[in-house]
Amino acid sequence: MKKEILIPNCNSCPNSNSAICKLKTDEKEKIEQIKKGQFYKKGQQIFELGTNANFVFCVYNGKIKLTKLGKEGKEQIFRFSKKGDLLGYRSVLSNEPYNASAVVMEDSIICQIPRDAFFNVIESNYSLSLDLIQLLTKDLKGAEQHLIDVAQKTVRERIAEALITLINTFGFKPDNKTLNIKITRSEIAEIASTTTESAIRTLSNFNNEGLIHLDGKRIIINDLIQLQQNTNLL
Amino acid sequence: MKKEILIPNCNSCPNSNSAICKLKTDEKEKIEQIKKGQFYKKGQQIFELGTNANFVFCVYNGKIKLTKLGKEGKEQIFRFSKKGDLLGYRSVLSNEPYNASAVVMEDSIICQIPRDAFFNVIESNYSLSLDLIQLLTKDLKGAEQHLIDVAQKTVRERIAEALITLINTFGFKPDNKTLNIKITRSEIAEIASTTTESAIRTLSNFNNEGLIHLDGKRIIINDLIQLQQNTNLL
DNA sequence: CGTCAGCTTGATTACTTTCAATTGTTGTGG
DNA sequence: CCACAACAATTGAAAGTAATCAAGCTGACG
Repeated sequence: MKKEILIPNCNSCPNSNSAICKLKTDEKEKIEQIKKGQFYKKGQQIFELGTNANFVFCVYNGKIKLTKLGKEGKEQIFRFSKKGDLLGYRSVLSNEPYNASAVVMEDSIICQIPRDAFFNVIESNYSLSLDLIQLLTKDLKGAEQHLIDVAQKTVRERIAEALITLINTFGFKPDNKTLNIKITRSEIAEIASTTTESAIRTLSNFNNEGLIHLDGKRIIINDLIQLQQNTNLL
Repeated sequence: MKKEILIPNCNSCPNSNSAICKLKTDEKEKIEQIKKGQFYKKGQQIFELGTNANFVFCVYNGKIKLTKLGKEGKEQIFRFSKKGDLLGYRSVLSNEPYNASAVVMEDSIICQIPRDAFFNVIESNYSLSLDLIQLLTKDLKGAEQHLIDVAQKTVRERIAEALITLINTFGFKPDNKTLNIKITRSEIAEIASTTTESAIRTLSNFNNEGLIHLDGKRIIINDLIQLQQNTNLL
């Protein structure tokens, strides 16, 4: 209960990038009245693949991975969410169960918006539905590119690309070179669709070649340019 | 010019599945006034990746593949369109260049709807934008599933899956067992993200095992159940 | 009926996974 | 605070899968 008090009101939310943030004051007020903020600990699940999509989630802060199980229980990470992102809206919009599981990578605070309230706002707001369409097209484009990458690139290229994705999503720590996300080797493997061992070997190569520096779980990017060249962008 | 006369008016179009078809009569009339039908020969390109998205296309009839070039000019087929499908709406909606190339696999008749007219109808029609959102979410779901498939399945599983996709998309000829699409081995390889040789070898295995029967370009499905089991669905 | 594109097969090579064994790290309860 | 348990990272060796390379075949079409 006390945790919820930490969440600012939508109208004074410091995030500005989410589709919700762009709403008019009175529409935000509608959502404000009914939304609930919640604290999630690292490793906690926000929602699970296959369950009913009753809420849209708006990330106040934190880091989230979206995963799906493949064959033999092998996980695949296919997207991340962070501060200001909207989560689960796709399933809510299409009236289907959640299509993935969302798991918190670092402690997060996330607001839940009940599906009805969400629809309510869409119905009266043409520009929100356009915004959502934009989000969807962006995700779709990303997914298709990712598909081609996995299909045609080597493990080395995919690991380089996973690192670039992490940089683009979570950025650096204040030192401007340490990746600002705590992530395991096997999670990196799950982004690049390879095995943990191959991920380790490849990272180790990058390390030996001086492109990155590995210090336990900390990943320091020494040579972003070289790294990008290794992704073999089209 | 004469070709265009072949295209029925939107209000009497026999297709019923497209988002356009579901519009009200007067909205269809608006589109009818401005749309243009065109005939495309096998192999012809409807639009090309990277060019301006000025039209939404509505497939009156025919079969289309959506492709993207990967590294070293290797093509990847990532979706098909057929009778009644909408094409290119995603790029139009998000105001971006086409994100893929669309190529006609068998002679087709396709209507072009100028982008402004399309937006015009969306703006006045909340339910169309919801329909489009549904389409997008469906495509996105498909793309994500495809990603996991490519990432985690063997070539054999992927080829089986490609066949299933072809069946689901284009169905059978009247004999109820011959695949109703003319497709090359290398195109099948491009669906399954593998090489032509591997595709051939795998098809040949299925043939020897009696799951399918290859007769030149004709692909006859003998044992759909077995084939489905070979896809190793999750 | 010749040509060109598509199809097929075999042999070799390269890349990645798998398996196994070991070391390192972290969080927890006594 | 230590010790232990559980999890994470690392490395080497072997096995497997699929890509590549090379060559010959087949069939459709002008």
